[in-house]
Amino acid sequence: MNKRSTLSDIAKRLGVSMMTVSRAINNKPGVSEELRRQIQDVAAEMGFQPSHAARMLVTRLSGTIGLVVPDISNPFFAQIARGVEDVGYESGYCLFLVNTAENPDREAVAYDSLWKKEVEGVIICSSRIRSDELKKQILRFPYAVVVNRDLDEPLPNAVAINVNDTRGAQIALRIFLEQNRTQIAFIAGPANSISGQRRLQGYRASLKEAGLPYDNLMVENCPPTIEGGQVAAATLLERRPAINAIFAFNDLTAVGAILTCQGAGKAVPGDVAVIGADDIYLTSLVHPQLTTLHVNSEHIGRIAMRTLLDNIQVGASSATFNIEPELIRRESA
Amino acid sequence: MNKRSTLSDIAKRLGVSMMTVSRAINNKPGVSEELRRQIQDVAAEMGFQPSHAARMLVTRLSGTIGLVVPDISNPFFAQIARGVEDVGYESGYCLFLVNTAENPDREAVAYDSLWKKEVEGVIICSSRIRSDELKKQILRFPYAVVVNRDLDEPLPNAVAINVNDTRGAQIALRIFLEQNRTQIAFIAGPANSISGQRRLQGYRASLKEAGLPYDNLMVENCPPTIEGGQVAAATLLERRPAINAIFAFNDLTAVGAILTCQGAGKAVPGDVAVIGADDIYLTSLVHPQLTTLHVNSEHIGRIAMRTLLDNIQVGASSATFNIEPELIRRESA
DNA sequence: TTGTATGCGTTATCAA
DNA sequence: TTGATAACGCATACAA
Repeated sequence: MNKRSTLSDIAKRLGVSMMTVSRAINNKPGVSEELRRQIQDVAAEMGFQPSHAARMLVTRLSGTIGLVVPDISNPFFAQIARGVEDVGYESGYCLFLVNTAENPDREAVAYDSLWKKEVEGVIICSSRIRSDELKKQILRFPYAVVVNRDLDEPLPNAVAINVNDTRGAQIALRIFLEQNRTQIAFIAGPANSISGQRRLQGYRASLKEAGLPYDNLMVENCPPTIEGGQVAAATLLERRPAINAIFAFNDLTAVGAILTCQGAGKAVPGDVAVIGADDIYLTSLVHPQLTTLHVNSEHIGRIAMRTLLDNIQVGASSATFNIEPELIRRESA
Repeated sequence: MNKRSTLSDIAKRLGVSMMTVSRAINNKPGVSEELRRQIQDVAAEMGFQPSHAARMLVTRLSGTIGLVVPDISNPFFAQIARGVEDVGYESGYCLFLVNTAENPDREAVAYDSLWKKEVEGVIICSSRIRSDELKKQILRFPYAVVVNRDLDEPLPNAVAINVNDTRGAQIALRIFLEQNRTQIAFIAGPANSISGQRRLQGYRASLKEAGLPYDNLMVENCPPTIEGGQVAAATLLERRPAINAIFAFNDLTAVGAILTCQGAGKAVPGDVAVIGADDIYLTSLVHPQLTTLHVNSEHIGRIAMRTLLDNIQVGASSATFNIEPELIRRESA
């Protein structure tokens, strides 16, 4: 491992003061052009890189931000991460990635770590902690962007990016109702997911509007994975064998539901129609191809990071972004 | 944003010295149990978190590591990231995530950023830079774990984790040859991918062993994405319409190849058999289900992080891990 | 067991 | 245009 050279190494070698070197390196005024060039040459030759720690200690700027996601192996969040990282790269920001594994305690620990690292901002996706707790956490940081989570009250340092999940659910249910499917189940994802709760609202609203009863046993929570969807669908079908439509929390659970239906000898969409959400890339590859609510997650990541950087660089704005999901009609409904 | 309290804040409040507080906080000997408890209570009450910058400046330990991947939105790397993060979390390490977007220049910039941040180690996946350049970069860091990349020479601070891609290619080709398919194309992925080059070796070796000629025009490079696979397969089929088997760089390109074949009216596996690599979760969901070479990427991530931490904590060992891919026979070949 | 002095590498402030 | 000095918050080394 290389030894790091310091400002004072360069200063000694050139017989000037540390401050002059510092000014030259940072392209600040107060150094003659000739000396500046000379200093920069020597710095480059010595492979000088300013000590992040020392600079951070005095400026309080870390050049880092934190990205908190439930599960980076879920393509929806991986694509968000991709968008965030791309924009961060352009601005020279580094990215701390934290997985919460859907675990509220672990999420709380994550905020501690990020705070200790003095990140300049955080992007929080699908937080699974209580509202009051989340608020407290957000206020610890200079700025925050909150994706897919309602804030009880506007916070001065937080921007929200929300997918209109309520509307999404209604769009999905309209499709089912047009097909005269009235036994509509809902795989609701994790109980503490706000997206799930919003979709439940839309689901209930659509049922009510159509004059259909709301049946508790037609709704089932589960982890947001293929396996979760399989189990949830099995439970639902056992409780209500007449189910002829399933709206799923996300595409992974939708795929799980399809697998369960097919395993139970039910044709999709013949016997049971299925609609997912997110439109991750696998949706067009499964059989039958998944009808789903499209959301461009990489785009969400880019918006989130750009907004965060804007706030960091020019100060707080509390814009709110609403992303409207778009129904992609494929084969499963 | 909260003001941060410091050791000296706590010290003043309790009328003790900073050092006593420091010792109490870090659970170091030299403080009476009673005082320690008292200090820790006050620290907790004040929400004290030690300044990362200050601590780093004196200890030279950042508590962070860097993960460099070509593309986090590729499930193979996302799952590696998941494994790395999980193990890092258990040990209190934070993770810098860097995407290189398959771009060698961007990769070089990434190493600069990570070095500046004084990461204690790096995990480098599928590096796309030249061997001599890679060596230079690795030696800048305290420790490195290199996934899927050959090192020309063993480096004192680097551990390699390699999937036996050469063998993988040979396993795949054996399947094709058993089916008397002799017009075997190879979608080779990015030209600078070592995995791709190793698979090419295996591909050539198997052809030679079977007494078949090697045909340059049956091999095509492409980006490691579904779209890349589609384009490459189209090119191959145009040049050599008699192709009846395709071995693909990874599952994404394999899916792309299947789509192209089907689009061209060729049945899979009837007319063209396809084998992929990695066994990402989508493989069992596509139609036909993909025959592929299974590798547990999350496991690779866990091994990589654990090895890195071992090296950081107890010092260098230069173990080398070889991961043998396992053929998962599904429908596409 | 507790405390004091010193330095990590940088930038801010003020002086020359 | 340059330089000297202090500070950032902590831990190491040594003293009491």
